[in-house]
Amino acid sequence: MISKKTKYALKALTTLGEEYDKKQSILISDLAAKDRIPKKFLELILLELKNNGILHSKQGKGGGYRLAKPPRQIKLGSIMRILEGPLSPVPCLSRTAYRKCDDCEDENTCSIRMVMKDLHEATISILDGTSLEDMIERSKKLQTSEMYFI
Amino acid sequence: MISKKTKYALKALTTLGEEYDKKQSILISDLAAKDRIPKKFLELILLELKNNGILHSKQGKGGGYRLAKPPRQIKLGSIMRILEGPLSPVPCLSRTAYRKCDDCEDENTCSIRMVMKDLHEATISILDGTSLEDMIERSKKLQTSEMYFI
DNA sequence: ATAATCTCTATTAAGTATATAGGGAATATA
DNA sequence: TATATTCCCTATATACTTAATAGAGATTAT
Repeated sequence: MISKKTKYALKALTTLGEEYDKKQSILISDLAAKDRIPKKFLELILLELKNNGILHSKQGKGGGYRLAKPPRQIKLGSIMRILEGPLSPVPCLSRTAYRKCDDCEDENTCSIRMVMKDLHEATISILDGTSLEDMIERSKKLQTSEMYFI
Repeated sequence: MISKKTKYALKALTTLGEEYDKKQSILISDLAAKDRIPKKFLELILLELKNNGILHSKQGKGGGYRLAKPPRQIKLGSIMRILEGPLSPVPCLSRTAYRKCDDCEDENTCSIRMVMKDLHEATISILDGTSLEDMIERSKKLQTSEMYFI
């Protein structure tokens, strides 16, 4: 299960992505209000995303947050790595944060590792293959089709 | 990342799977010693797997644990659902433990849900598509090829 | 009757998740 | 340059989860 933190982040980033073309900053308070996220908690999340190159911010009057790059270039994989740690189910498979499993004798014949490798690769291909824009587009399409449906 | 609990379980189940054809029970102590798992902790894990139909046990002298069915019929998905909870990244996608997300307005247009659905389906297809036997076989093959290689 | 073995509940310690609090630093603008 | 606005940063609190240990109870073979 993904954490609330990640879910909050994805919601806020979606909102920021929808407004990206307007080239304006958005206030933490506004994001928190719109997406019903505890404001102080969201502050921490956005700060972390900023420190990892996903967001830009400006302080002072007229300040706020905006995406550091177009939504097309922000992959869900990078967001989740920042907020949830490595996507890998076992440390010995992670490329961004490799660690030997303390109990493992031989990585090359570890059967757990082999299955987890399949899972890991599937996960990576989906999460690094989907951008914020993809996510926003898919949702818009469904909203439109639901309009006609009702 | 998978928990130690799950990793311990997979190791013990692998050992039990390798011995399945001998139709003998194996002692918790032996499993713990062979796979270097804290014995008391392993007790709890095996008990849980037993209570969920994965293992059979017998008490008293000559007792121990064995698989409740052939390794071919035990899927990694069922093991992980027991030990880690639902495979679904969000509760609103789980078929075995569905729950509405507390913050969600409309499941049908939730963009987070849509991406997570892809991830969920990939996960299910790998974990429910791989049996204990598959895992054991793959590892054996690699061990053999490594013998020639060295 | 006894020893062997699993069963079950409780407890503990450390770590993680989900917040909240409050002062500090930067910026626009009057 | 004073002020209001807004993000920045560190600390703290609480609840929950993970990993492990403890010990008495129940079952079984001999």
